[in-house]
Formats: sequence, structure tokens, C-alpha cells
Amino acid sequence: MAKARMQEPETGDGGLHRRMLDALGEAITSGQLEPGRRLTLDELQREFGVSRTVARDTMRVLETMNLVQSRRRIGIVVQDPSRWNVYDPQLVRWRLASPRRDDQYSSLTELRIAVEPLAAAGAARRATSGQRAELAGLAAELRAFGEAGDLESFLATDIAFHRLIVRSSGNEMFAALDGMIAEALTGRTRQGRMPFHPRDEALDAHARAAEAIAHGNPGAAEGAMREVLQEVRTALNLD
Amino acid sequence: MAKARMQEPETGDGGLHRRMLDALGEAITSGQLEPGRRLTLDELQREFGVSRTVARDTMRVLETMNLVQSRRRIGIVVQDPSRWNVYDPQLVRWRLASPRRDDQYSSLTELRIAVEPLAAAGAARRATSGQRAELAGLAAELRAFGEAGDLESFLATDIAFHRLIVRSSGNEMFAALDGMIAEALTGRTRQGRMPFHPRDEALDAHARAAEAIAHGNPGAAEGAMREVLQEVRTALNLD
DNA sequence: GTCACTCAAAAGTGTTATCTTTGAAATGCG
DNA sequence: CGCATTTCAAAGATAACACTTTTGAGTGAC
Repeated sequence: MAKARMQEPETGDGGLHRRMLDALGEAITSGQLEPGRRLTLDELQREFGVSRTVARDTMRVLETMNLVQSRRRIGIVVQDPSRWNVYDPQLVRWRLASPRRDDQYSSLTELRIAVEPLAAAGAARRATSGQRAELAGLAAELRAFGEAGDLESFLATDIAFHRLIVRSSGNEMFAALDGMIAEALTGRTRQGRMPFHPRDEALDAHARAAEAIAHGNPGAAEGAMREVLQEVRTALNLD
Repeated sequence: MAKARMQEPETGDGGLHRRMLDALGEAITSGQLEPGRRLTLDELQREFGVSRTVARDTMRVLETMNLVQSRRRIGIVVQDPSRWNVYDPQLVRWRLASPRRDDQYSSLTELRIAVEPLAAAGAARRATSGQRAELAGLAAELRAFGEAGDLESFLATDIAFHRLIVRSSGNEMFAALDGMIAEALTGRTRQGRMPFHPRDEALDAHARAAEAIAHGNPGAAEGAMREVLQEVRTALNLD
């Protein structure tokens, strides 16, 4: 029986489940499905043309993110945003794709401002010598790209620099932010919130942070990192 | 008359799925199931005496936390800790219940030190007037309980104080930490890392933070909160 | 005899369909 | 109003089939 049910496999990673999850995740995080809205599995399986099993474990996943709660007889209830697991990378991605992305960017940026100085201090204490060397190298590249005005390469290197710091911090909760930091930096450049030419003070601060980490000086690393973030802070009107 | 049909409601929420999830979550986060270990659905459904349906969506949930990855023909592979979604409250709970809980406490505490000053600044900008008043009240209670040496009430009030600050910060990523902050504070007291009598400076700093927030002074709130966290910081040897 | 290539079987998850059980809400009856 | 009954929708079980890698056995060329 030739089942002409050919699933198109080129949609990234296919996965029936993934498509449904993304659709619902985006619908909820964008507010299109407002809190309190009740859904049922039957509805969903008809709407997405999937089996009960797929519908069921999609909802299980959304439930562990606290986007919905499933109760007997009631169905599946969309939860209030205050209950969401807003650190789930997938959820962050959905929110960054939604019309409300600006909220997500400013939250993320404020989080960066809070965390990165301490992460730098941690790196000064606990980074491996390889990481220290790599950081120094990245700071040098950063200056080169910055002075050359190569914004694209500058961004890539800047992302690598900040990610490496959180991953070297010795705190796995800081390290787990690396993907989100990359998103925030990318978003900043895309939204044109980045100066055309990185300021000299910013480049110096990056270099000082790398140096302080290399020399194992936590206090200096923390201070330098605060300076690095100062311009982000003023951009967010936090001063 | 009393139909002894009473289901005890305090078991969390019963749920076959929940029991299996907790068991596996604890086994993985405690390191009992080491990274790279391969499991199969058949094994699991036999071991837990559940159907494939339940086994499957349990694994789906663990997969979204990145505790495991499931691949065709291979089975279900326990992932390396560096890939875990360490901000998932459930995962944090498992880790706090595991023998390695100290790592989790220090990570959490370092995160608090990073975030709370900025959260206080945010609260000074964006808290509602009700929240500002409530904070002032909590600071006063805190002083009363502290001076009376009532550690139990002090802890409860301290938790309420810190939670209220992150929830008033206007940043949902800060607000989402409130449960974890409560756990960290509780743990600190339980582990006897708390001075018997809260220091005067700490009480003053709490009061100054509340006042700065009430008056809408972000800079002062941030500074006062840093002082509040100073003793935590020295306890963690971060100075 | 060894290397490389092909192809088929096996192992395990992915997906669907259908059924029974259970719990909670709504309803109706006294 | 209070209690039992009904009803709805998720929770869970079971069985079958589809899809994908891995493994390895067989085959041929050198």
C-alpha cells in the first residue's frame, strides 16, 4: 500500500511534534492565546491534524514550561505570563520572535548587566589558563575589528567574548545564559542600537577585563566588566 | 457517612507521570545515572510498571529540560550537566534534594548577589505604590524580629522582603527567581550559615533599601541592596 | 587474504488508533 | 439547599505500524 503520506523532511528538522510545539508556543507567548483560554486535546488534534499522542506530549512539554496547565474535565488552560519559566531557551526564542520582542530584549539586557560583572569576577578566580589566553586573544581581535569598522566580525567576536566569560565563570547558572547573551547582542546590532564605530572606552574596558581575568584579579575584572556594560546601561535608560 | 475515599491531596499531585519524572530527575541530577548512560523505553516501562504512553511523555519532559536526548535506534541518552536547563525550578528542586546540593546553593547565591541590586533599582523605578508600602512594612518587621532574636519569623519576613523586591522589579526574568531565592534563603538558615542575631548593619541596609525604593531612588536602592548582600558575599568568599 | 562496498536485518524510537479508568464539574432530584 | 447522578475531558493502557540508524554478513576486486 503506497501511502502517499510523504512527510516533507526539509522543514528544518521535521518532527510533527516540533511544529505543533512551535506554533502553540508562539501563539501563547505572543498573547494570541490569552491567559485563561481553555483548549482541549480533541480540538488541538483536529486543528493540527495530529494524533492524540502527539497532542498529548506537546501539551506535556508546554506544561513543564508552565505555559499551560492541564486539568481533568477542564481541559488545558493557558497560564498567566507571571508563571512562565522565562529562562527556558525555547521560550526565550519564541518571545524574541513575537511582536513583543522588545520586552524580552530589555529584560535580557538588564540580566546581562546584573550577571556579567560577577561572571567576570568568577572567571578571574576559576577560569582555566586556556580560557584566560583565549579571552585575551578575543579582546585583541575585538580592538582590531572595532578600529577597522568591521561590524559583522566585531559582533561575532563580541559574542564569543561574552559567552566565554560566562562559561568560564565556574557558575553553571551564569554559563547557562550564554545562548541568551548571544541573542541579546545579535538583537542589539540588528535593531541598530549599536554605535557604528565601537567607542574607544568600550574597547579599553574589554581589554582591561580580559587582562584582569588573565591575572586572576576578581575585583578589577568585575569593575572592568561594569564599564563594558555601562553603555548598554545608558542605552536602556538605567542611569 | 465519611466515605473513606479521601485521596490524600498532599502527595504533591499523585500522578503516575509525576512520580516517574521525579524519580528519574533525581537520579540524573544526583549523578546516579551518569551522562552518556543509555536507557530504553522498554526498560523504563518495565522498571516503573507504566505504559509506553507514560514512559514516553516523561522522557519528552526530561528532553525539554535537556537532561536526556532521545534518538532513534539509540535510545535515550543522559546528557552532560553543562547542557541542562539549570533555571528550571523543578530541576533546581531536584538538585537541592541531591547530595550535591551545596553546588546548587552557591550558584544560586552568586546569582542573587548579581541580580538583587539591579532588581532593587528596578523596583525603585517601577514598583507600584502598594508594593513600596509593603516593602517598608517588611523592613520594619525585619528589624523587630531581628532585635527580638526570633529567627524563624525573621527568615519568613526576609524571604518575603527579597521576593517582593524581585517581583516588583518590572523585569520578569528577575521576578522568576523568586522561588529560588526563597529556597536559597531557607537553605542558608538550615545550614546554620546565618548569624544568630542579624547584624545591625544588615538591618539598616534593608531599611535603606526599602526607603530608597519607596522614594524612587534607583541608585540608592542598588547601593543599599549591595550592602545587604555583602555579608552573603563574604560568606561565599567572593571578596 | 584483505579491503571496500552493498544490502538486509535488527533495534529502538516515532506515530497512530482505540479502549478503559478516573476525577471533577454540572445537573437534576428530593 | 444538599445530595446523588450524569457527563465531559484528561490519564493511562495496549497494540500495531512506520521510520531510521547501526551493525554486520556477504560479495567482489585487488
